This record gives sequence, structure tokens and C-alpha cells, in this order.
Amino acid sequence: MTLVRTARERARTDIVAAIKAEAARQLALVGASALSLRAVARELGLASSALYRYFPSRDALLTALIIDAFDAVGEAAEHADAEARAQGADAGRRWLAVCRAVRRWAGEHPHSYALVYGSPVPGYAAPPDTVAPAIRVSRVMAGILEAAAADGSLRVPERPLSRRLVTPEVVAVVEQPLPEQYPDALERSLTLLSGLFGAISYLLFGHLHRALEDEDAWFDFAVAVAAEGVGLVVPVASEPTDVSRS
Amino acid sequence: MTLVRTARERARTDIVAAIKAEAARQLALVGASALSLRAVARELGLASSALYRYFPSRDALLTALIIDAFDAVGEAAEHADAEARAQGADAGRRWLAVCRAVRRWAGEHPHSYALVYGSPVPGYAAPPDTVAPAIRVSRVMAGILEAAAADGSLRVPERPLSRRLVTPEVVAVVEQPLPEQYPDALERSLTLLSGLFGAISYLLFGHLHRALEDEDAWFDFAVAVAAEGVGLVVPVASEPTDVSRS
DNA sequence: TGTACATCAGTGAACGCGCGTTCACTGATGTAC
DNA sequence: TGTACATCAGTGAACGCGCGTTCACTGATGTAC
Repeated sequence: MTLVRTARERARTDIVAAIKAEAARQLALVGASALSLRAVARELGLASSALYRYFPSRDALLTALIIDAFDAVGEAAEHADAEARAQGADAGRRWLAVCRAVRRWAGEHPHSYALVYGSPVPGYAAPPDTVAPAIRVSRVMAGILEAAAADGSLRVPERPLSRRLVTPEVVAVVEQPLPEQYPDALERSLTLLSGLFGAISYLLFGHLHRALEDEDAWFDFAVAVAAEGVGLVVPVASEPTDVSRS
Repeated sequence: MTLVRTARERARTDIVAAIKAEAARQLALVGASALSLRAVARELGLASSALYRYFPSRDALLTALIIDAFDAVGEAAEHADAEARAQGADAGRRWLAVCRAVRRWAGEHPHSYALVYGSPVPGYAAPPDTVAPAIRVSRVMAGILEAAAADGSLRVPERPLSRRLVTPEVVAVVEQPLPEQYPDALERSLTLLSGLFGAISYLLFGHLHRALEDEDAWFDFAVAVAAEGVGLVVPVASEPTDVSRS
């Protein structure tokens, strides 16, 4: 085992990447349940059996795509937040930027979005490897919450929950413990996240087809209304300056 | 053409019902994309070609299932609302009852729920027949909104939208025009609906797996937080008396 | 009420297709001496 | 530096399967006279 990678090792990572890229391309065309190993191999000019040198089964390939998708949304969210923060945005604007970035990614990769936030693929059980990438967006959200709590811009809830509903795993996502004026901040944050993905899915899956004159403006509004529920103030005016653009 | 239905006509409606029932049963087992005409026929003891006397294609059968699913959620929502109203519930409690009923239905028919509120089935385009049943839940929501606006329990928004974002189709769903203190009530209602389905999907599709000690309580809370955004007051205390139970 | 014809339900074989996975194999790359 | 052996990538044929849809057909039900 040398430190320098051998030709074989290089080739291997290249080909794994090529397989995933082609699989992602086909996913975008036909969706997860119609994704076929044979079609991927065909498109790459390989025998279908060759793929088994790289992925032990179709499900393993699907898992790789799921992890990549979670990582891609996570990175989009992290990037948008970093940009907004660099521009001196407050917590509300940071959240808006993150929401827009996630929605943009979803719009550009609808099948990848559906793969991770849509209905589960029948007969497929996500292995534990997918958990870590799955919570990246939640982590971004938690960071914004921490900042708002720290600078006092987070509104104290009028009718707080009396019980903790969330498990220790969720508490662990937050790095700086939240002040005790916000006893139900995490429960509210989950509401905010489900609201975000609800709004994106509602738009993307066509439930608001012909219901809206201006989908972008409604999305901003929906995010703002949902954020209010957590005590975060998001500007509603539909400014043309899109904070999430890189 | 007599007024009395012939034996053939009776048999036909019976068999159509049997096919749909068996298809729904299989949908619940394997999901929409794996639903197979041949398997349905097999289970019914028919030749697969016989189904073509009743449905011109697999997509037509899917469409029938989609319509049935929308009708079933719609009916669950209408029924829960009627019950709550009969018990003298205010608008907030009515909405809570409706949300719980929709979630219950979703939990009992996860694949039907996924069929209509999850990711779109690849390669399938919903025909216009599905629109009418699809808006039954929205209609229930609109009714509750009208009641709240009428009895003054709907809170006037602090920062209302200045523009109408919604199309005339959506305005038409509301029967009694809303007072002008609530200029953005419909935009907010769509937020509420997307919040409801977001919360249900989040729970049902496993995104809150191991995140919550008490899913029921969180769901009620999420619905209450979302309703606040529209100006509807929903009781948060997790009362054991389930209004939606029939 | 009885008969001739038309309509329709259901059959079973066939078409043409694609799928995931296995397996014995060839030939190239890597490793130990 | 050269050689013998082990490892691994990739092949192509095969297994066994299921699918949606079509078609010519038989036999039962309905209709018009």
C-alpha cells in the first residue's frame, strides 16, 4: 500500500464518479423507480455486469445518489448562508436566502429533490449512512437560530409549549445552547423546516398549478409567514435583489 | 335503454369496483410505480386482457385511483369538519380536527397519500378530471376561514401583503367574499395548506424519524403554529379528547 | 312468447420488451521475490 | 531489473422473471321483430 495512488485506484474513483454522474442524469430523466443499471451501463459503453465491480446492487447505487443529493442541498444551503452572512444579513434575511437556495436547487434537480424529500422509493430502505448528509440543512437552520437568539432578534413565543417533544439527537444539532426564554425553539424549528419543504413540494409537485400569479413572491411570503411562527422576522417585500444568487 | 339497469350494467359497475379495490390494495403494498395490471387481474382470477374491457390503459386505472384518493381525503376532511361543527367547535378547533383527520387518513393509506401528495408518478400526467376532487380539502379550509372571518375570531394580519398573488380560480373557491381587513387571507391559506401537507409528509416520509418523542403532540403544535400565520387560533394543549374521531 | 341477430365479457396465446443478477472467462495491472 | 504469480476490470451469455398491450376467438346476454 503506497501513498501514491496506483493507476487502478485512480481509474476506479473516476469510473465510480462517471457511473454516479450518468445515474444522476438518468434519474433526472426518468425518476428513481425507473432508474436502471442496464441503461446506465449501456450509456457508458459498459457491459451491465461491469457495474457490479463498483456497486454491489441497484440499491447501493440509489443510496449513493441519495447521499449526493442530500450533500448537494446541504451545500447549497450552507453556501447561501455564508454569502448572506458575508453581506451582513440579519437572521431573517439569512433564512430567506437559504430557503431560496434550497428551492432553486430543487427546481433545478426535481428528481433528486423528489428522491430525498418526496415519497419514499418503494422497497428501498435508507441505510444509516444517509443520516449525516440529511441533517446539513437542519444544521444551517440551527446556526441561524443561534445567531438570532444571541443578538436578541428572536421573538419570545406568546404561548410556548410546556413539554419537550424533541429527542436528544435533535438537541445535539444545536451547538450553542439556546437561552431558556425559548423553551420550544427546536419544536418550532422543525415546524419551520417542514414548512419550507412543504412549500417547495407544493409548488414543485404541481399542487399550486394555476393557483398563483407569482410563484416566487408567494414562496417568499410563505417562508416569511412560517418564520414568524418561530419568532424570526423575514422581510416580505418581494425585493428583486436575490440574496441567494452566487 | 330502460330505466332499470340490466344484469350486464350491474355486473360492470361491480367489476369496476372490484378492480379498483384490488388495485388500491396492491397500491398499498407496492406503491404506484410498481402497480401492475397483470397482478391485479391475476388476483381477481381474470385474464390480464380482460381488464381492458374496463380500463383502456394502466394510466387510466391510476387516474381512477388518484380520483378515489382525493375523494377519500376530501371526505375525511369534510366529515371531520361537520362533526366538529356539530359539537360547537370554533374555527381553530375545526381546523385542528380537519388536520388530524387528514393525517389519520394519510397514516392509514400511506401509498394513496403518496400518490396524490408525494412526488409525481414519472411518465404520468394527471388529466383534468382530477382537479375537482383535489380541491375538496381546500374548500373545507375556505369554509373554516369564512366562519372565522364572519364571527370576528380571525386575527387581522400585522404585515399584510400589498399584492394579490392568487389567481381568480382560487378566489372562486371561497363562497362568501372575505372582508377587506383580510386582503391576503387566500395567500396565507395556501401557506396553511402547504404547511399541513408539509408536516404530514415530513412525519410520514420519515424525515423526523427518531427526532420526536411524541409525534402526535408535535403535529398538533405544528398545525397550531401554522394556523397562527393565517390569524387562526388553534389550541396547543395536547388534549386527549380527539375531536376527529368518528 | 319465440326466434335471429347484435353486442359485449372474458379467454389464452403471442409480441416485444426490459430488468437485476450470476458466472466462467480473458486480459491487463500490480506485487513480491 | 526481470520474472512468476495474484489481483482485479471488464466481457458476453445466460437465467428467470414480469410487464403492457393486441388480437382472433368463444359463449353468454340483450334487443328487435
